[in-house]
Amino acid sequence: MITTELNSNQTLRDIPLFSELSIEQLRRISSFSKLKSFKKHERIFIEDDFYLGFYILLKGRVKVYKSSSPGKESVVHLVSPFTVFADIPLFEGGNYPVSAEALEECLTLFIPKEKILELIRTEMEIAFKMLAGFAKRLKALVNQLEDITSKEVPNRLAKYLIKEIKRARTDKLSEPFVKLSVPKATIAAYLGTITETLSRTFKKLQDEKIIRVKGKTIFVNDMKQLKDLAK
Amino acid sequence: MITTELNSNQTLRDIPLFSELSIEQLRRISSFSKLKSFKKHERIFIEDDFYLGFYILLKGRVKVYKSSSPGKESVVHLVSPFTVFADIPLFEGGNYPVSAEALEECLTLFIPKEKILELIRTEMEIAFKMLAGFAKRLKALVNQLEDITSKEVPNRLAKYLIKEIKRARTDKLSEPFVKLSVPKATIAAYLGTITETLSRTFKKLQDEKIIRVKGKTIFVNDMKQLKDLAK
DNA sequence: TAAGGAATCTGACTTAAGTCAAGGAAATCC
DNA sequence: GGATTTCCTTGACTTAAGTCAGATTCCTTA
Repeated sequence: MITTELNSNQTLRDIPLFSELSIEQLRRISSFSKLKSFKKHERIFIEDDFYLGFYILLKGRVKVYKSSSPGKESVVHLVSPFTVFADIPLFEGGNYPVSAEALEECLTLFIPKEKILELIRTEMEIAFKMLAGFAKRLKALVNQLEDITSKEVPNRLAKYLIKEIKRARTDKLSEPFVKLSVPKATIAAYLGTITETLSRTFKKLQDEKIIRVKGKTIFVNDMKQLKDLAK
Repeated sequence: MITTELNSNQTLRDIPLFSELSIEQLRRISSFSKLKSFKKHERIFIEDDFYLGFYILLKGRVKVYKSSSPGKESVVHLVSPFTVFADIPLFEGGNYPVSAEALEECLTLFIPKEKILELIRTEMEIAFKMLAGFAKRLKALVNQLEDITSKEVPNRLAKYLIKEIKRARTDKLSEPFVKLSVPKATIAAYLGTITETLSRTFKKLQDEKIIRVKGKTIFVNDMKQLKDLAK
């Protein structure tokens, strides 16, 4: 892991959490934040580590997970750029409740606990933004929970693919596609299943002519059917 | 549903969310809050209803759920007294994302959206309390998600029973017990399974001499084994 | 207290998805 | 650029838990 000073305020402006702040406030945040970059597979923090602060992902992909029995892990969150992670203990106290690992070369902004709490006290706007962020994630988690308990693997995979295709912004093309930026084992753990089952489900959807799988790239042949599966 | 005026500030002090406030602030909250009581099986709100505000449960038990296919519902939250529910849309916008139903005779405090938002703007302490509340629930949901994906029904049931026994404060007795305050069908939906499977699991734990089931009351014969199952 | 309905249980059966074991394809590293 | 590790796929098998149908038991409410 490499730590560097932050020198541009422009990046901070792109982060929804900070988008409403004045130049002066952004300077203040810059002054106590640190850029940290992580190599592929590098661990950012591990469950039960002493809590020092939270992160904002600037580049790359991060998996946030809990490891139950050794070898088995459930992926709680697949973090994309400009998203905050590990902010829960900020208000709850305690150590990191989950682990996080860089899935590829990653750049993050680290925000130390005490400094940001101080800032939040004076800056109502940030508190509201964080409340909104928490609310959004609570909603997402409730949905994920509902999906896992009430839907089967093909349905969950369909939903995941649609989300990824939206992110890739190819959803308006005649043949939408995504290059999966996450290993299939991780997708499986995120969908509450295992690699073998995921592999078979990809094949099933392909046999049904809904998608076409070419290595890590998935092409959608029949968006209507995929959407039906997802809902 | 019956609505009445709130006249005592004492109740408000018992609610963790408001515990730090001054008499003056509590008066203000009283002035715009309404006591609402609900009969058994009465619906408090339904998914997609226009969002008016949130509730604090004062007495009884409430289930918060999502209904996917008709008849099938996944229970997201089993609310106990002095807990806030339906506060997510306060900061996220949109309608109620879930439904809520009184499982027995219930008394709630209803807090209208606009008024409380106003108050939060002036009262930093409430914002922090809400952040802490959200953080706690996020943690709980992450745990629930992990349990459902990585553990089997007997393990989940064991965990649920231990939690309920703690709430009943009989956990220090030589034979801890709980009277289930929630129908078994609801417990099943909360644990991500169905009544038949739950029934068989109760029987299995009984055959293994871990618990003894007498109608709605569960006695624990072997707390050690139950705890082992739960972790 | 009898009757009706809801909640719960039980049995027989089916099925989605997990386990185990092995082979193949990619990516990564000297 | 070939070797080694990591990732992904496939097949045969097992199993936890779901489905369906029917039987009990437990509550109400008249």
